Amino acid sequence: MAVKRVTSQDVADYAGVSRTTVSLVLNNVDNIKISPATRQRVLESADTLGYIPDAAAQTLAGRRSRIIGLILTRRPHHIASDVFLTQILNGLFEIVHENGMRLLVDIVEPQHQKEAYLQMARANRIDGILLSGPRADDEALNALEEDGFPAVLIGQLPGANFCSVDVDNRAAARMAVDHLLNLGHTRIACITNANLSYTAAADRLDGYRQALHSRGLAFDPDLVREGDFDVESGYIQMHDLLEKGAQFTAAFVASDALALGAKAALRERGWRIPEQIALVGFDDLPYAQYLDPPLTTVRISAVELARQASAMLFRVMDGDGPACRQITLDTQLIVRKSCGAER
Amino acid sequence: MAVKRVTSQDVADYAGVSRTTVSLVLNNVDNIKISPATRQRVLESADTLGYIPDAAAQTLAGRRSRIIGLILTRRPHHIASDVFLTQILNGLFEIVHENGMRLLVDIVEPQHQKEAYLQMARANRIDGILLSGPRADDEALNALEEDGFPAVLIGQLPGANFCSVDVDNRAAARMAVDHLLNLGHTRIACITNANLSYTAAADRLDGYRQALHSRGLAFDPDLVREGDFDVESGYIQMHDLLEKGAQFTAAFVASDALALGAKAALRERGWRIPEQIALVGFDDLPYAQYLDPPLTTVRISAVELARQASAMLFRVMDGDGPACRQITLDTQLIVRKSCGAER
DNA sequence: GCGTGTTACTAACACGCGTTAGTAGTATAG
DNA sequence: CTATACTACTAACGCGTGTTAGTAACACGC
Repeated sequence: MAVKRVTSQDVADYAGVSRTTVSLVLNNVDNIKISPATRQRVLESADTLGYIPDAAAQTLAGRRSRIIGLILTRRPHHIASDVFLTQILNGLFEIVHENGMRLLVDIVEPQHQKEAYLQMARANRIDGILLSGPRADDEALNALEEDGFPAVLIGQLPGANFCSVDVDNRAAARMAVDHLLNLGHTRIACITNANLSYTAAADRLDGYRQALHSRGLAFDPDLVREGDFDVESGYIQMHDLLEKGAQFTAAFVASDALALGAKAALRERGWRIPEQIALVGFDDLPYAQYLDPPLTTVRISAVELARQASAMLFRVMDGDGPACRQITLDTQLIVRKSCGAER
Repeated sequence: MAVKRVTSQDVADYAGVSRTTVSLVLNNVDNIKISPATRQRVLESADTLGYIPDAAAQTLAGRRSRIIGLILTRRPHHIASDVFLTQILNGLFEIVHENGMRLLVDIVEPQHQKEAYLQMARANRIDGILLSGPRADDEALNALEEDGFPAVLIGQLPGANFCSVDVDNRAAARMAVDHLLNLGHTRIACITNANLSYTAAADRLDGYRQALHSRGLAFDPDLVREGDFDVESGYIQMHDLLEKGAQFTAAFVASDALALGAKAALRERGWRIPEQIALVGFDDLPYAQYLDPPLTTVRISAVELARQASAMLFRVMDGDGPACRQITLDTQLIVRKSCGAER
């Protein structure tokens, strides 16, 4: 059943050297001289014996696990249709693999975050942490900071001086709503992408508000709904807007996923897009351009976001570079048919 | 900076007992008696000192990492819009957390699979492995089996006697195509969900073929295209079908994601769904019902698939239950408007 | 008073590796 | 010919935990 484990001692015996030498050779420790002949012999021995170092032992002795943790702060069912997440994973794997690392993914309910990832950090299970969807009401983050544990936020948390990679959600939302305003719309509904304790959601809503304000338009709470990550919530909230008789000629839905649901609700009631209702989304998910009509949206390169975040994390872990920085990636309004600007 | 680590020795000293006692108390080892007073004292000491066991040391000493690996056999960019994956993750987290485990996610390119997850297994980095998207040309699986390493496939691999959880892709595809045949269609295009070395893709295509055959219809290669996981490939392949002048009145696209892309290609050419072309997808992704028109599709509960797979893996790891079993989950044809059956 | 149990613990080993300090042996300099 | 330096290694410690074998103290029956 369980095959006898091959240890570095076995390799050493087989090659007729000490275990130390085996370790030095296999880890390519420079500044220490090993004769080419010995080196060769060790490598061959390791190969023929099929030696694979024990991860736990390496971690214990070397004080690093070569694993980084990606922590998602959501309710589990919220990720079930989260294409943004898959894009993040895509970008992450690239950089993580380049650095010979592995990825531990975990999700923590907004309630009991403390134990969850703080434990992983303090147990040395991971060398660094990427936190997606930081929330203002998160307490464990402070503990992480006090520990001086390498962490990078995907998203932002004003106040805390964490390393973070993000887009300017506020400005991006303003840009999207400005576009609708420029097209002559004055009554614009808004469905947020999530609960407002998520900073991204709050910022996007604020961008919406600012855009209205800059044109002297009043913020009307009756035109605003709070979404909840998934397609269904987009459908539900748009349905509710229509049900309550809200009057609007355009809608800004702060996530493409929800925009897809909202679109379905509109169509169900017979509204034509963009002729009767103009629609703008957020994220530019891979399927946005294939919707009917193609969705006007704010492009965020989630893949790039992930690349930058992980690259930054590795810099923090190596201890070089400025200890903490905030990176803000560009966004871009992608005009397609759903807003009515393009014919 | 790096806080001084609190070890179990510290707890022992603080409580005035031996390190062994601390270990026995904290791990709730029964069949060994510890006086309530001592137990209490140890627990309090651990609490006040903020003791958190070192994961690597526990793994090394206890010979298990409490981590299971989810391995995806794809090219990284293929997961960028993979909603099926997020559903799997959703289901997985439930069961994995219930069992006090963690999840290491990794993706391996179809080429060099051997090193990738075989290493993780042999390095004892993970206690068990879930393999999504097994391929017929995978060699490392045999090695895993020889090692007797706990593994469960999400999907199937005929020949190998691995534990697996899957749907009957062949029958499900037959059901979908049968539905189109029953509606009177005789020329039905097919776009597979992926390269045919993925068993799921091959099986679904075979189901399509069987359905045609059972009605005495010939299999026409000109009506078939190979997809590649993402929305875009659905668009491209449907575009190609139309470009080449293929004649058909219905299409079976073996993945909702690709169906979304295919739908866009059809609309671009002015084809109306379902009036001129009937469309059936596969997977029943969360957004399928919100498309325009709502997509007729084969429902697979990815969440349930993941639950069953992980539950089975834990059973294998515990060594109880029948060593190896194949579980086949039910599928269901969800009839919506895109096939033209519903008005 | 002796053997047998039971209770409540502990000493000591094992897990497999990284790494530092040190040591023979040989080459080079003065 | 001795002192210094360099090469090519190795012995031994430490990482922090789980676990087995053992021990002192005490109770009990006869």
